[in-house]
Amino acid sequence: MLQRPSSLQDLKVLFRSSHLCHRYLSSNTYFPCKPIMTTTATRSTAFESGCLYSHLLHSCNTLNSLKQIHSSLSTTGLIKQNPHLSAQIIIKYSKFGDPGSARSLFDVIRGSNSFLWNTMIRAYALGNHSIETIELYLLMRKTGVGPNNYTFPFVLNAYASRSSLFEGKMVHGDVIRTGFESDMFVEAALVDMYAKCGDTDDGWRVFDKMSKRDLVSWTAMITAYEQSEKAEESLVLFQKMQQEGFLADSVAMVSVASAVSQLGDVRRAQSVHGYIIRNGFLEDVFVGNSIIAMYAKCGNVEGARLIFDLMKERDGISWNSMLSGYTQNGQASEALLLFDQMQVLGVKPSPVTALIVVSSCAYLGSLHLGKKIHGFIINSKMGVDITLWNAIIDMYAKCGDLDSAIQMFNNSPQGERNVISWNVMITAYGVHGCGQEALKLYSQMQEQGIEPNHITFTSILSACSHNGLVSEGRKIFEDMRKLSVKHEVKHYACMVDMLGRAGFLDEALDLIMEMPSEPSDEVWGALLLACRIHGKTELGEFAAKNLFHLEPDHTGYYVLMSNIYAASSRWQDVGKLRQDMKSKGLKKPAALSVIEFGGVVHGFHTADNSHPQCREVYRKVEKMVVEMKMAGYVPDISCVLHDMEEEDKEHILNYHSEKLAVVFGIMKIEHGMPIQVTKNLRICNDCHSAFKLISYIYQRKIVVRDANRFHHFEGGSCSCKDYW
DNA sequence: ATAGGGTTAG
Repeated sequence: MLQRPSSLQDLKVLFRSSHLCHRYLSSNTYFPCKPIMTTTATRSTAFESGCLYSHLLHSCNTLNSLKQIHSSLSTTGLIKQNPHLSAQIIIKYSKFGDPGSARSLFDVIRGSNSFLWNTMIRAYALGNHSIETIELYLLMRKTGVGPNNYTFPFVLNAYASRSSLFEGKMVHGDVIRTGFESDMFVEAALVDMYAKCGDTDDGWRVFDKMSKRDLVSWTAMITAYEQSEKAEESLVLFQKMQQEGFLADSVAMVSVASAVSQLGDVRRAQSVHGYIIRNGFLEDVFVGNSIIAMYAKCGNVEGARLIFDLMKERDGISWNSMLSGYTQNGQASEALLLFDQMQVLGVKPSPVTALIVVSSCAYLGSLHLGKKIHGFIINSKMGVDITLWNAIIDMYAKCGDLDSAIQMFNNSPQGERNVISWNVMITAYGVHGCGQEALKLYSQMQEQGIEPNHITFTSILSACSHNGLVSEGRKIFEDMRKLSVKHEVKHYACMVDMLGRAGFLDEALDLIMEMPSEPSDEVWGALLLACRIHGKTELGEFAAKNLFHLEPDHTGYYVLMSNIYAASSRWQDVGKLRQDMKSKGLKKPAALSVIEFGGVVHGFHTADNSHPQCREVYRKVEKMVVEMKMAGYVPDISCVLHDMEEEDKEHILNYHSEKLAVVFGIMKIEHGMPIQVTKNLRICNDCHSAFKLISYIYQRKIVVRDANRFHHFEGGSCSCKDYW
């Protein structure tokens, strides 16, 4: 039996130990329920008892014990007397994820005291239950309980999170009517609400009127501009804030770093980095993460990696930011290396991580790695949502494994398949030469009630384009009007590409002239490509003129035009274009073909001497050419767009990067396995006919992913049906 | 007694 403490002081000392609290309560000797309320010493005992419960609540750490304390308190009647205790319970319930119990208690004790209402609203806000927060606020108003400066920030937050501008403005009205419009907390919440609802102008009006601002209100406005992609304004405001004598904190720096990311300005990135170092904010994980993203978006991945390596503490976002930084900068293989390191260190990848890594594999076109990562995803039992699922379909398609893509598409989780899934699959069929299947999918999705969106139309139109389905494409372009999907520039580009490839150059040109907006470089580029295919020098010059005006530094267009000149032996014009490029410092991208073997990526340039086994490969090429010639192969020297002797032309054809890679594959990869090559440019005509023959003579499946599409060579023909 | 501003992927 415990001694009854003789004074309040003793009681408090005793209560410091939660362990004793429990015993004290359960002994039930000195605080029997009823006597408390009836003794003459009621007030002081009630107070003592309140202290006891308060301490108990403080140290309570399970939902069950909380419920016990709650019911014990209910019988004492204390719960109605002491709003402080009730508030503690309400908040605890919410922290344990049981806002329902909090609400039941609240409904029993609520009166006209704003404090309890605020507490309940806070409890909802704690668990991000914005609907309930809003409902309670409306009830509060209906009941006639006055909201105050503590109420509004919660309510505004709730509307902000739902982007409900109209309702948010109503609350703004309530703020003015109740006279809290000059409260700094309320004002900051208003700025933030307007920002999150996309109305920076009204946010600015509130901010501008503030008589006193602190760091939080400045940050709210800086973030508002940053989030609505007004990075310049955001940075100007940051400057002003400093002039007013405020030193930024880590929260402010995150927004500033994001603003710089949007601008992609390396010099400003460095100055932000400097500011952060000087003020020691790098300790903050949030700051580190946003600096990684900032450097990555400014094209300085090395800088990003430096920060990543220096960080004392990393969370999932740090890894994801670094991984996606590599991917954004075309360094997908670095991303995959980092992903390996992540596993070595035992860091658990999230579904977002998986999404980034899967898209890296798609970018690289590495089926080997893609399969490995898919296996990893399955084994890790992480939640695979439809976004990740779609990314995996896309990865298989881009890695040349159309069958796996189809299988994934057909098995997509029940009821979750969305418009993106269909778009991905339609694109996949399109680039793999299955135009009819793409069309079938396009009508199937509509039968199933999925509305095609603007991306669906780029997918299906480019599928028509790749497969020469002109009349179908024209019809679909018309369909868009019926389905009230706007014709965007990219759709025109697809149409011009489709018509142009098929030889309807006049119709393509007419379409360009009819465009409601200015034709983009993609549109003219599609026309230029068509001119290259069909040898239309003059029209090509016209397209090129527009292109050189729109994109003076785009190497690809110079190369295309110079190829057109070369095809008609206008070597002088070729020379002139080369001169132009040289004076602009533009270089023709070197052809590169890669093939995976033994877990290593082998790359070949044209007439490459750098590969350790190049001599062997060259010997094999020459031997194969002899065999192919016996089977009727005639080298297509029109593919050599240099002014040289015919014999040299034939010679150089043998050393095209894709031939070297494919022959390397034939030498190394066991018979029966497909040979998969990825080339950074379009496959050349001669290589294309050579591969058809090789697939027949040597009975090998060859898959080439070029800059535009896939070519599956098998039994003497290609999936593109020679239309590409 | 209770409150306002933050990073990645798409």
